[in-house]
Amino acid sequence: MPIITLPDGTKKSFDKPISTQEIAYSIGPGLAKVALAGKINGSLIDTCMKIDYDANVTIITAKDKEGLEIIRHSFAHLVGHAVKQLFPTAKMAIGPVIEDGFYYDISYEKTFTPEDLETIETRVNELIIQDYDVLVEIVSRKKAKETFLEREEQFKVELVGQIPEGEEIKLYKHQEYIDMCRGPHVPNTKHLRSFKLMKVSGAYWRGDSNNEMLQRIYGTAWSNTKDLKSYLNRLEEAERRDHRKLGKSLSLFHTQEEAPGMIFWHENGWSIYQTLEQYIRKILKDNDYKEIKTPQAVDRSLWEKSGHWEKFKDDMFTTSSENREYAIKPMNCPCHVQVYNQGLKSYKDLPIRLAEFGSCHRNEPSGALHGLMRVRNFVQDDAHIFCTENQIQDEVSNFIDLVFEVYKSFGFESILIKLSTRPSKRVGSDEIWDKSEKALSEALSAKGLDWEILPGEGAFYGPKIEFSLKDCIGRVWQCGTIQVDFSMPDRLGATFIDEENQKQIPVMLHRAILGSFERFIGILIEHYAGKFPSWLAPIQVVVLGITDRNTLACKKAFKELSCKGYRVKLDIRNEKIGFKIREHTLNKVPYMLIIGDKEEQNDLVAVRTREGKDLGGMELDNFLSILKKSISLKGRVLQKEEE
RNA sequence: GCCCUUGUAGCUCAGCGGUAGAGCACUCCCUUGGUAAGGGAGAGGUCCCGGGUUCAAGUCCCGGCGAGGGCACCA
Repeated sequence: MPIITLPDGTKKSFDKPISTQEIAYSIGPGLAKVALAGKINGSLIDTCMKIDYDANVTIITAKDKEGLEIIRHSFAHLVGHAVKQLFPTAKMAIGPVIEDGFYYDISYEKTFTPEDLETIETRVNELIIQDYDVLVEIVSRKKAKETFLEREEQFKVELVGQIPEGEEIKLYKHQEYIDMCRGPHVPNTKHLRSFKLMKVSGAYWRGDSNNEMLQRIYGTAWSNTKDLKSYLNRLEEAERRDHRKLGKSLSLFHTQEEAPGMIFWHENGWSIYQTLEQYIRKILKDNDYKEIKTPQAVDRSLWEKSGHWEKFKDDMFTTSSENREYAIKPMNCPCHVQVYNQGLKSYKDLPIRLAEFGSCHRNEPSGALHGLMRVRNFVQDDAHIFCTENQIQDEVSNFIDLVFEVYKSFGFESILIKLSTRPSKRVGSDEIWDKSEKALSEALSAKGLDWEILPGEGAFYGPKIEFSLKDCIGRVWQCGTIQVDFSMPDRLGATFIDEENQKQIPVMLHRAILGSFERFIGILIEHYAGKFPSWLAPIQVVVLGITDRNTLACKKAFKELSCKGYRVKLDIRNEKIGFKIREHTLNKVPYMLIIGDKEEQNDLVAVRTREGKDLGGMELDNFLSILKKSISLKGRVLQKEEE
């Protein structure tokens, strides 16, 4: 007879097999009402499932993370229920839980319109208020298959066939609708109240572009209305941070039809770009990199040797002249090897670190383009380290430190680290891959960092560590990277002379800290919501006059700041001070210096921040020390200080 | 590349078969005003491009291009 141990250590013994529902009731009727599932010795089961053995049991409710996931999963089934009632010939594929919600992939002869989505949402609402019980049944593989064959759900039939032998198959009944799921699910639709269908889009069956494209209905779901509302608010807030919106309103850059995926940088955006580039240049110099510059278009033969032509021919822009074919460089590495190859290299010269702010073009699929984040022309803070095998570990380790040092300057808190291993399409022997992957994972381990392994996601020439950052709505973008490459130096004939006077092939490490300037600036815009720290702000200070009488004093202050190298603007327009303040606040200029008769008489400036804080009147020198300090902080603590 | 949505003034958007609209920005005039919008007047549009339907097309249909959201891709 089961003895149940609760999370607080209490033991309860029962004289017959017992369900989570009953255990919950024995603790209190209130708990029984909100129980969504049971966690039995660590695994989740439906509240109705009986157990007849001793176990540690936790009652899962909507307050638990698992509870919320169950709610989301059950909502996916509900969408299935509603869709099948409204569109009986629709074929249901898969309906998993994702961050903030769920989706369901469906095949249907007509495309779902936004109006259809509303109809489905209405039907879901009609269904949930019926407070019907969700029933679960464990069935045999045969029964599951028959059920779905009979219902002409070919995707489900295919899924049944893929469930490993011995695994339990559960069917969940939502009235007449039957779905298959690992579960658990909520016992009754009364637990399902706060959701919203968000959008419909296309998605390939099993994620393979050779397969049929299904229609994916996305929904968000929460355990209560308050959470739903705050999620929707968060989305609105995110929209305000969108780098494309801010890029336009702050006049940072634009794009236009004639150059899809390529950026027209405006004065303001270019100022940020330049500040970043100078910063990185300093970092590179301090870390013993040599900056070089290589050609934009290179003869096809080099790309054939490097292996790019074979693998990425269609993704490169090409051009020709006098019967020769050229590719606009998609990467800098083959050119860097050419620079390395000039002159004999000794083991004493290694490591050699060649850096380039290289402009690359890649003909990305049109559907992949996205603002500054995914473009066809971008500039990397690229470098290649030529070293011996023994030097790999140190170089990788030092690079990881460098990335963290740089990212700290921007105040990034969550940096996702991933290790991508050998893909199926690759060059180089398995021994080499073993060695490369080991070098990277050991460097990460030595730092005690958390990372995720992405099997098969490496570059064709070697494995890579990726440092990724998130945009305003949580999409993850790879920025920094370091990749080990044992192949390209060989293909392109790079060598060095070792201690025994033998020719050896160096290892090449491809690495970038920011990744591309375009993407990194996109991330920065969203990270700061356009309120760049003084270090990066295109305009750091505006000098505002109250009336025409103050023009000379304003010009004097402006000139002094400008001569000292600060990015200053002068606003002596015939407008009221409130009007000017509003405008520069909206333009997110960190500091406004206001000069009226009062200030002019005492040789002061009145300082106001874009946060609306009045720092009062002070001598220009005092303001300068505030400004200097603010700039020297880079992006480190500025946000916290200001908010 | 694939699916859906979408493209009107510099910007944000309304109009959805019957003579192109608003707010902000812009130009000019008045106003010299102390910490987030002072007042008035004016100018501004091949309604993305190309076909078609119609007496009549920003408006409906087809094709192209771009953008947005996904999927696939991402050296």
